[in-house]
Amino acid sequence: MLDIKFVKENRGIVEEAIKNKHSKEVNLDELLAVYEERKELRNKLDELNQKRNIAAQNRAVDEGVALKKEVVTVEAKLVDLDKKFMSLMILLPNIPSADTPVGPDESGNKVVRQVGEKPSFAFKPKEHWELGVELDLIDNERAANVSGPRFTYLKGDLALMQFALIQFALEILVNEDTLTKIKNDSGLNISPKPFVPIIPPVFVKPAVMNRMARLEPREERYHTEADDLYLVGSAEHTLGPIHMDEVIPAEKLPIRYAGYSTAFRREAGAASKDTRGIIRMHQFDKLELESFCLPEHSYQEQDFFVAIQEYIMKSLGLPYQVVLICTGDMGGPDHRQFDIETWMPGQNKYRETQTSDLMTSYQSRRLNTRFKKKDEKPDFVHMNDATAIAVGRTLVAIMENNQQADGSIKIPEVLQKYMGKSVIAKQ
RNA sequence: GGAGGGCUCGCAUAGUGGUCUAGUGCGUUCGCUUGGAAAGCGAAUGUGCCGCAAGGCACCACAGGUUCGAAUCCUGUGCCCUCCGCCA
Repeated sequence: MLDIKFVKENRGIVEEAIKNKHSKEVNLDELLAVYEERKELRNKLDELNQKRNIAAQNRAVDEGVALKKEVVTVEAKLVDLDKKFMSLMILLPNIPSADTPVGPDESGNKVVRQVGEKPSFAFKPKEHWELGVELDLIDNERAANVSGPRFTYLKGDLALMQFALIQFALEILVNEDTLTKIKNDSGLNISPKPFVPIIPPVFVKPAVMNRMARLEPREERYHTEADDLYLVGSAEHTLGPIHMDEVIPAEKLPIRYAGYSTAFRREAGAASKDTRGIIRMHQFDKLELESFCLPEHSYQEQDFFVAIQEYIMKSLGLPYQVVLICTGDMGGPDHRQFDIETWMPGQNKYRETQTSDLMTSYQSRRLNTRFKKKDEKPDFVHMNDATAIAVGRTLVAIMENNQQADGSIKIPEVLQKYMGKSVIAKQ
């Protein structure tokens, strides 16, 4: 959610953000009128309450009764206006950063850099689902019988590799020396404070999802009726609200979490997209980064997140490109968004494997997550969220990039120690 | 799932209808004192909204209700604790 004072003073910027992000039209005149009316009513209510307090002191029964009646009327109006005000406010998207390209859709995204060399093959590279079936690593067919489409059994060395990837990434994220190196290599002037590893809940209350601005589109979420809870679509959904309604002393920032959880997505509206293999599943595991920092550090914090993502991909030997997402393709709560797209030789294209979202205070305002500097008033923290490892898609990238002529898959060197072998070959 | 207890200003507590614009202790900050410190003494010490300010309003887990008046009474919800049952 935006700050209403900002909206009031920067109508043009807000209108442009709505237009460029293809957000739902919001009548700003109406919004501001509702805000002013609400303010007036508040003041009126304050006055009434003051009179009422005095009347009560004086045991003025008749006057009290009369005032109470008036208060009830005003309060009812105020409740209505509050609802209306909030319903309009949450429609407003976050303002894109100055360096965000304006564009209609993904065609407007800007490739910032390409890193790593695409492998060349003396044979026609296979797609990961061919490799997966041939090497008995994924079994979508049986999973479909048991659970339906877009589920899989990850088997054998691929299951082992999932844990190898997570362990590999976690060791980077909790190691201050490694993080210091990453930060210095990127020329960032930022704390190298390690991430706290977390295994977060995968169920979340609807009201909290709403405060994260992640409830919509609702049809994308799994919902349990008996308990009225949603299954998270990302660890972000329960990591982000972890400090809601808290005031964090400024010296404790940044607070960084690395959360590992399963993500659940209905993939509504993605019918017939990526139906083969394990690119787009209803259920997949992910190591997610989430941080809370001072406003003046949030750009660098995001740059740091991207640097970590790149360090991981480089270490795995995967060719990738960093993409700055344009207004038409970015999420509503985002101020700036980068995607890491990794080269997939089987499919002969770059596919999104990671994303990095700078939310500024858009989420923290509704979550009421604040920081306090000594002798200053509390203010809203800035939040960053990013993927460290999306296991499924990273496995796909490794399979397709590291396939060999004999149909086996070379295990990236950094993962070998966790798997006790160097190649995934046919049994 | 069952039975009981609890939730008050950073922490600990007092407060069972108006004297609560919430008291006290601890902590923190400032001042006095001192060669310096400790102790002692004094003062300050939350959040949000409106306002240039003075000031006002709201908040005692949350939401409703009763009352001229609610931290206090009633109802619902959440969370915590103890015991029982079940269980990875």
